[in-house]
Amino acid sequence: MSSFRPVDEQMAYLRKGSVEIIRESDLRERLEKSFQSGKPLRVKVGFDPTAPDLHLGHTVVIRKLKHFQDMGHTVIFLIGDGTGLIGDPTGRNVTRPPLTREQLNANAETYKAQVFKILDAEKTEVRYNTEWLFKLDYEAFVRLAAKFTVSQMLEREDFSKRFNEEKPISVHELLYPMMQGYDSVALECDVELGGTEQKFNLLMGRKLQADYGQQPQIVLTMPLLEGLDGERKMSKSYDNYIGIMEAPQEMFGKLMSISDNLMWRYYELLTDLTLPEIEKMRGDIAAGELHPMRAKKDLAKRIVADFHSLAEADQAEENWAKQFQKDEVPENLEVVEIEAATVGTLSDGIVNINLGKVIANAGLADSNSDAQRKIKAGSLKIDGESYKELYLQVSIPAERVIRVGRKMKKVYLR
RNA sequence: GCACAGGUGGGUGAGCGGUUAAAACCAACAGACUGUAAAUCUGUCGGCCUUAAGGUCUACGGAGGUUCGAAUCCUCCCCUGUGCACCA
Repeated sequence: MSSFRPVDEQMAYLRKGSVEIIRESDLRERLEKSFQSGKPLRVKVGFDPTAPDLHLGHTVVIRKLKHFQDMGHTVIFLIGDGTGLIGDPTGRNVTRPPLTREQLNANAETYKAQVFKILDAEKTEVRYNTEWLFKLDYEAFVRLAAKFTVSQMLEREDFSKRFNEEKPISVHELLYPMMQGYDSVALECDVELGGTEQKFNLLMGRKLQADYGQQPQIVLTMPLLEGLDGERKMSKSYDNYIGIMEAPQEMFGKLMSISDNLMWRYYELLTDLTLPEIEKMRGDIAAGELHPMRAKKDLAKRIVADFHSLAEADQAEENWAKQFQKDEVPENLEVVEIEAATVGTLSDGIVNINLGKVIANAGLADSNSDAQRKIKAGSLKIDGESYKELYLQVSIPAERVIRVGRKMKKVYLR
């Protein structure tokens, strides 16, 4: 008697949102087998701990991993601390700067906390690939490397591109796909998930498993999530991301700033709504029965609630509306204390303050020069009033709500 | 190791003795318009000082040098790419 859901049901659930499954028939076959034997599949996703934070883009794949977990399979969250030493060259046109062990370890720790916002910690196998990579001795390593040819590696577009453009490719970068493939061997994976850009690396796992006498893993790729700009993939280096550790308020604000087109993509990849449900919303908007902003607010709320709580999501929505729709002061506005003497000249309790300095000090602009430019451009509002002068006289202590563009803070002058 | 070609601002990439804080494009930021959308239009886009005319410092791989003056010329060094290497 199997505890698994019927195979057709599993297939439909797992297929949702995926770009490619290699091969779909094999996946079905293995699900059948596991259904009959009661033995769960081993499903892996790997991340290099090359940055301290995960963002929404990463969660697309992690959510899919969650789906497998929901279906009762064994999911493995692999922290690529060994491969992180190399840095995945995928999609890069340059070699990545190497990270120190300390950085990798620190990042790995933060990853665990973050993925368990999505995955069930109890049921997740967390592994580090240094566990087996560091055990490879020289001979094993050389024999492993002997299984690949340079031209096989150059089939990867980013490598061949760099090669053709006469840009550097370090030898250790060629090792990356190989080591990732070896991970699958070490873990005896049935399935490996990854973004579409990972296809080559995922396929290496298949090849290597076959070489080691294992049944090649099924490869399932997920689309790359577009970033806030709606153009390029979400990535820290493009500064178009939403980190999953971000505060509810920030998350909500960023989500509201995406384009309507992108909103549908996010609905598809970042929520559990079914495709028909999403289609219905689109229809309602087209028919004028639903305001696009309402749909976007709901999206933002769902996502914020996933990483925080429903209450915090509601609070975020309310604050957002206050700040941007009603032009009111939101709750819990950050207060910055500034010593009056550092931003102006003082006489008889009246300060002649240089607003540029105030803004820069409060972190609302990058530098004094930047602040002055912004004031000149007319982006400064003091207590809701537009103000274009650089100087302002106030008696201290004073408290004002300063807004520059979309950023807002309360400044306390003493 | 030798020869040749390169190393410019967040990115791509011009400049090749002064008018260059460095074209152009992209990104970014701000303003208008809006639904804080998107698109579009406009402006800004090294730091510091200056109640804003201007001043000053730092910057074109690194260190020196030539020159009144260098991203631009010279020397050395570092880094990248290409070719040469077997068949003597």
